[in-house]
Amino acid sequence: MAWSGRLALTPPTLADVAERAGVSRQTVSNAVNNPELLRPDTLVRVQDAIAELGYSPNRAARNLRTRASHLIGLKFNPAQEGTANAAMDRFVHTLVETAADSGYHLLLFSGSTDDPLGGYDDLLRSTAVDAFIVTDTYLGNPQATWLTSRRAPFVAFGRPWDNPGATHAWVDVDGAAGTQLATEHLLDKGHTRIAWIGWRKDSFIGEDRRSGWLRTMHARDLATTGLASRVEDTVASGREAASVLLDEAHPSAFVCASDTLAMGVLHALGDRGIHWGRDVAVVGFDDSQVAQVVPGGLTSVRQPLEEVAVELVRALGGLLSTPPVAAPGVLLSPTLAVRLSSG
Amino acid sequence: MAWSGRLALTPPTLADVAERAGVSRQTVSNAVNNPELLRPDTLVRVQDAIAELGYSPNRAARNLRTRASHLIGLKFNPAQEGTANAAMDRFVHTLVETAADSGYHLLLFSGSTDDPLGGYDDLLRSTAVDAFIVTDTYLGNPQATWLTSRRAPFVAFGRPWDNPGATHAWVDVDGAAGTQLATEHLLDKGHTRIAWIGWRKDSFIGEDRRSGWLRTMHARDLATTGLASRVEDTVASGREAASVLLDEAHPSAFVCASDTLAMGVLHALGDRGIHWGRDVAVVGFDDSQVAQVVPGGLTSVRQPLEEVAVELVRALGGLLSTPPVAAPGVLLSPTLAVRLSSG
DNA sequence: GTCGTTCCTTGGATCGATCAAGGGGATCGG
DNA sequence: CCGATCCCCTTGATCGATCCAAGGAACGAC
Repeated sequence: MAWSGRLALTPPTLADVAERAGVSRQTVSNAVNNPELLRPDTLVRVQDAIAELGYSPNRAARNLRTRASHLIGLKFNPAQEGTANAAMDRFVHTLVETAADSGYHLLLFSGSTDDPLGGYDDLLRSTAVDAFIVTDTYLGNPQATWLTSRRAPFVAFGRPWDNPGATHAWVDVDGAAGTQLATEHLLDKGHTRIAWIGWRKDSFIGEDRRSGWLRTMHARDLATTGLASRVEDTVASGREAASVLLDEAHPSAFVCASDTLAMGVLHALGDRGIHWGRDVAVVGFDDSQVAQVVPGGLTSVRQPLEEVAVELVRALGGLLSTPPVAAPGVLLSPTLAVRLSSG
Repeated sequence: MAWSGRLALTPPTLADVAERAGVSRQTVSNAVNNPELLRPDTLVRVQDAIAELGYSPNRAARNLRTRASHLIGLKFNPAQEGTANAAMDRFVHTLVETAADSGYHLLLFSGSTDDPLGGYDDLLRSTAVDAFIVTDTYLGNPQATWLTSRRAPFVAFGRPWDNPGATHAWVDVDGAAGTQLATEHLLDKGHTRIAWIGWRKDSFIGEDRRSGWLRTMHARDLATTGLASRVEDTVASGREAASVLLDEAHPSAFVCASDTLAMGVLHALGDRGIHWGRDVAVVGFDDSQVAQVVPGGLTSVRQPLEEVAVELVRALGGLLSTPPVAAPGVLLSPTLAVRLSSG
C-alpha cells in the first residue's frame, strides 16, 4: 500500500523513486511522461517503485517548470435565485468529468457581479490557470475581446452575438431550433393560435428563441400579430402576460422562453380554471427540475448541456495542445422533453 | 496600464519588480508578504512598481516553496437529476466567494459514484490542494476517517452520524429543528392530525428530520401512529404515500422530508380534487426552486446554506493557520419559508 | 567616537520537477 | 581492432518565489 504508516507529511519525490528503482531522476520523469523512451524492463521496475512508494508528481514543481497549471478557470456567477440555472449543475458536472479525462481540473472563481472582467485578470497574471471557460455571455461578451488581447486561451459557452467576426472558439445551443421544435410539436397537436412569451428585446438569446417560433408560424402562414409578449423572466411576469394574451388573443397554446415564464402561464390558467394540458397547451424552455415535478409535467426544450461540456473541453484540448489547434464554433441542437402540459 | 502591448507571454517576475523599484528581490517579497517590515515610503515605491508592471506572484513557484496550493478540493458529486441539489448552487457560490476572501480558490473534482474515496487520494499525494470540503456524507462518512489517517485537513458538511466520537471539524443544519418549526407552524394553524412522509430508515438525515416532527407531536400529546410513511425520495413515491395516508389516516396536514416528496403530496391532493393550502396543508424541505414557483408557493424549510459555507471556510481557516486551530462542530438552525401551501 | 536600532541588501540554498546536453555500453561495418 | 551509430540513461542547469544568515548604511543616543 501507498506510504502507509509513517508520517504523511512529506510525500515521496521523484528522487526517492529514482533511488528505490536504482535509476536517475530523469528516467523516472520519463517513465511518467514518455514511457516509450524506456526499455520495457526498466519501465516496469520504475513503475513498481512508483506504486510501492505511492508516488504522484508534485504539481507545483511540475507547474513551475512547464509553465502550465492544468487548471481551467470557471467563473461561478452569482445565481439569481429563482432562475432556472439549476441546469448549471448538470453542465458543471459533465465539465468536471470530461476535463478530468484530459488531465485538467476546474478552478472556480467569482468576481463582482457588475464587472464582467472581474477575477480573470488575477488568475491570468499569477499563471494560476491555463485557460478559461466563459459562460456569462448573456449580453455581449467583453471578456472575449479582452482575453483575446491577453492571448489567454478560452472557450465560450455562447455565441459572439455582438461580434459575429470573432474568431475565438465557442459552443452554443441553437435556441431557435428549440422553439421551432416546440412550435411544430404544438402544430402537430392541432394548435394554430400559438402564443409566444419571451424576454425583453435586449437579450440576444431571447430574440434567438423568439425567432424559432416566429419562422415556424410564418412557414405555415399562421398569424403571429398580437400573439407575442416580451417581459421580465419571472413567474409573475409570465402570469400577467399570459393573462393579457388570453383575454385579447385567445391562444390555445403557449411557447415560452423559459420554464419560469411557463410556470407563470400555468398560474394564469389555474386562475381561470382552465385545465392546462387539456384545454390549453404550454411548453417551456430549459427542462428544469420544475418542469419535471410539476403535476403531469411541463413539456420543455432541453439543452444538451452534457454535449456542450464535452465540446467545450474538446475545443480547449485543441487550444492547449502544441501546436494549438483552432476550434471552430459549434452549434448544438436541443431536444424536446414532452410531458402532459402539451396534451 | 499593466504590461500592455508587448507579448503577454512572459509575465513580470519578482526580479523585474525589484529592478524597477530599485530594491532587492527580498524587499519586494517582503512588500507582498510582510509589508510591515518596510519603511512606508519604500513600500509605496515597491507597490507602484508592482502596479505598473502588473505583477502577480507566480503561483507555481510560491506553491512549490511554501508547500501550499491555496486550493480547496470540493468533490462535485454526480447529481441525481430531480433531486433538490439545485440548492448546491446557492451553497457553492457562497463557498467560492467566502473562500476567495481568505485567499483560497475551489478546485472541483469528481470520482466514481460508488467509491466514496475516489479522487481524494490523487489530489492529496500530488499536493494539489491544501484541504478538502467533504459534502457527500449522506450515509456515513468513510472519507473522514480516511482523511484523518492521511493527516489531510478537511471540514465536513454533515455531522459524523456513524461516528459520534469523531473529532474533525464539521458544520451541519439541524434538520429536526426544521421539521419542528414546520410542525409547530401547522399546529398554530389549528391542525392536529399532521402526517409525516420521509425517507427510508437507513438515512441518518431522514431520521433526524423525522424526529423533529415526532417530538413536537408528542410534546402536545398528539397521535402519530399510522401517520408516518417512509419511502424513496421521488415525486411518485410521495404521491403514493400521501394517497395511502389520506385514505387510512385522514390527516389535515403533511410535513415532508423534501420538496420532492411534498410535490408528490400536491399531486395526490390534486388527484382527489382537494384544494391544497385551503383544505389540506403541506410543508416541504429545502426551499428549492420548485417550492418557490409552484402556484401559490410551497411552504418549506430553508437551510441556511450561505451560513454553512461561511462556517466551513471559517473552520478551514483555523485548520490551515499556523498553528492549526481545531474547530468544533457547528450546528445551524434552518428557517421556515411560509407560502400558501400551508394556508 | 562608540554602540545600538532600523531598514534594506547580498548571496546563497531550497522546493521538486523538467529541459537540454552529454556519456557509457553494446552492436556493427570496415 | 577501431570508429561510427544507436539506444538508454545520466548530469547539471533551470523555472520563480521564499527562507536563511550575514552584512552594510543611516540615524540617534550616550
